[in-house]
Amino acid sequence: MLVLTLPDGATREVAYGTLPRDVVGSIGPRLLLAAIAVAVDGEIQDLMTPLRKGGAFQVLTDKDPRALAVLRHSGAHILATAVRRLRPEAAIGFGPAIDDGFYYDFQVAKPFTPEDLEQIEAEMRKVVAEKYPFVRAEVSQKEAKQVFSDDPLKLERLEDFEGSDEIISTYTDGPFTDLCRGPHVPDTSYLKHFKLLSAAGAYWRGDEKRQMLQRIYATAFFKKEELEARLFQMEEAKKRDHRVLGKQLDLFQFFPHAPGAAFWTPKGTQLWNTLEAFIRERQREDFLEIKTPLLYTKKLWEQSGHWGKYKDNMFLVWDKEEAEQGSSPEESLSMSLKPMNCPSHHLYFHADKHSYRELPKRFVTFDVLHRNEISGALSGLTRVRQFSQDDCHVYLREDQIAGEVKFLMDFILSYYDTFGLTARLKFATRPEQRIGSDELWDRAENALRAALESTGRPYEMKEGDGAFYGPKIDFDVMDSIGRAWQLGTIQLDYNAPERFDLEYTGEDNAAHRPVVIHRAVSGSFERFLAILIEHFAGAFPVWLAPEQVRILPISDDVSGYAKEVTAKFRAAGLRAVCDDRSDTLNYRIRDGEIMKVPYMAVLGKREMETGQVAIRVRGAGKKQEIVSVDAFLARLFEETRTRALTPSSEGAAS
RNA sequence: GCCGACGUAGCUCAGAUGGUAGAGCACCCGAUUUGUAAUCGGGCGGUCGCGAGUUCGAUCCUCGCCGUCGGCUCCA
Repeated sequence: MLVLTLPDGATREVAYGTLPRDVVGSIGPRLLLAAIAVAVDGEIQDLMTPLRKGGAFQVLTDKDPRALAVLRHSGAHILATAVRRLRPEAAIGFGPAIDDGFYYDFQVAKPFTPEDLEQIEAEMRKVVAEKYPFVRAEVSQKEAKQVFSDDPLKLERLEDFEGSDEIISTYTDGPFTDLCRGPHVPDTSYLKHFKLLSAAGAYWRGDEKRQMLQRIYATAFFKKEELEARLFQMEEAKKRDHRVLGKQLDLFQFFPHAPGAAFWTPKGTQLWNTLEAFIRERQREDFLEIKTPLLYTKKLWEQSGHWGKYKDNMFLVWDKEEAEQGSSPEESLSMSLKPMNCPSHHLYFHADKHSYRELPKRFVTFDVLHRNEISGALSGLTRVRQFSQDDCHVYLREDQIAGEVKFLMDFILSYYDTFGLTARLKFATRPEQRIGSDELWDRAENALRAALESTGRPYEMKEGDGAFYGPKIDFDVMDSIGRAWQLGTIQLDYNAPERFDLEYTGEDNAAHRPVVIHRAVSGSFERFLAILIEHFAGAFPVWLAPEQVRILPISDDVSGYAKEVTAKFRAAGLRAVCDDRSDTLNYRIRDGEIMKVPYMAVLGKREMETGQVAIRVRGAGKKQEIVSVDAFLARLFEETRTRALTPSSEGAAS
């Protein structure tokens, strides 16, 4: 007998193997109608899987977020059911629920077209209407092989069970049977609000050496409004897309002549420079900025380990002299554009004798870096081949690690704070591909973790996700589309000091190895700007806005005055533009709103006489403020100086 | 890199079973001098991504290339 404890504290004894639906039904028939699945000691199972252990028994209805994953997983089966009806020859891969929906992978002769998706979606609605129960069966390995004898992908999956005592189960909804551990909703009619979203290729088992399957992505919800909200949100996200806004606001462009490398327009360059000036200012006190070469001989990369581990991602450069000395074409590619700044910094640190008193020593560099990303990975400003980092390397004594990590964390978090961004911390440990001994890794991981814990901030673990030279703390920031971007990073490195023979002279007058910390705040300027564009929906706070104020004379009579006012703002260091085009005021205001200029100042005869301006705040409509020119100037100046998050980007998103 | 979709004027997009293309906006000119999200009229503007093939004829069909976009385990 199994003992189940209900949420109200009551207990029930049921026989081993009882179906949850019988238990739920005995609690109440209405509850059975609302039940999607149950949780036993927090473990989700469906209503048709026999109970094998007792514990806290909870019924999940559509209000429970855990039930949504069950619905979506069933959605994947319904998708496969429909595809199998339309294309009986399709072999079926995996079809899990994912964070915001579900997908299913198929092996088909012809990839799916958008029209196919419509047809499949219509077929799914039929399957839903036919209301097939999900029937669970538990089978032996041999029986399973029988059932899936014509499906090579499932047979391969079955091999994983060889020698395992895991229960093999199948689920059948009408004509379709899938190898599946569940859980599932009771029948296909539960899938009411769903939409197929896209089709794309996906390697079988994520392995690029294996065949490519065709994946269909979809999403589903219990409530119609939730599905509609999701689709609306996807539309809104498109409008905020930095690639769309970058064009609309004239910030940057790409040319086929330089894939993965952006051209920054005058406005975009202004934005970039503002950001760079900001971080320079922040780093003025405690950091030393240096500029280093972009191109190096392979000797440096051999020393750093990049030549062995990272060569595929580097842009190699042909050396004429090497070729003339008879080296092969391959060997003559003996130089490389730098993909990272670290080796340059180490080289420079190594060049001088350092006292323990100088440490920690922090070098920062904003140079251009190149990484040869595969063409399919390129995407807007977020995945590029040429970019710049606010890259810092700290050289310090081992006893300074805790203090330095705290210093850097505070620095990074307060930086994000300026933009109204919040970050989550992740601690990443040694990856499979790495350099350095296990002892060194033990020391590095322990030291970094201790430093992280001493700050008392919450963090998540990312096992095996460290850099090839050391463990790291990553700072993930969420953007408006809900994507988490890894921006900042603090990486501990015991290997580089060895490879570059770095030393400092200790109090004891003997040579010691320093430790290196790699630190980036923005990740890359390109990607950070992309995130800022999406975060603010292009409606930048006044301190960041390429154009801070647009001054609009109502008629030619006052354009002279408007120009004077503009000059005054510019003399104060503000980015002001006078729009005295002969178009109507309405036209010019519309243009300013579309370009998301934070403030417009309208000048007419009244204002000229009183030395005032009529301010229009971005997104606030015709609600205007009449203030003196000097007061307005002081306000803009102050908002810029304090890097205020004003004016709000509310209402400027569309 | 791989799978798929896409590439028409500066931008957003129409278009023809293969007979060399259109709109709006932007831009230029003229009129209008405007009080808070598009004044009116006129004009300029395209080797229909690039290259080859099929054809009397290709922007449309075929092949190759370039680029952009969606994706390429959140494991039955």
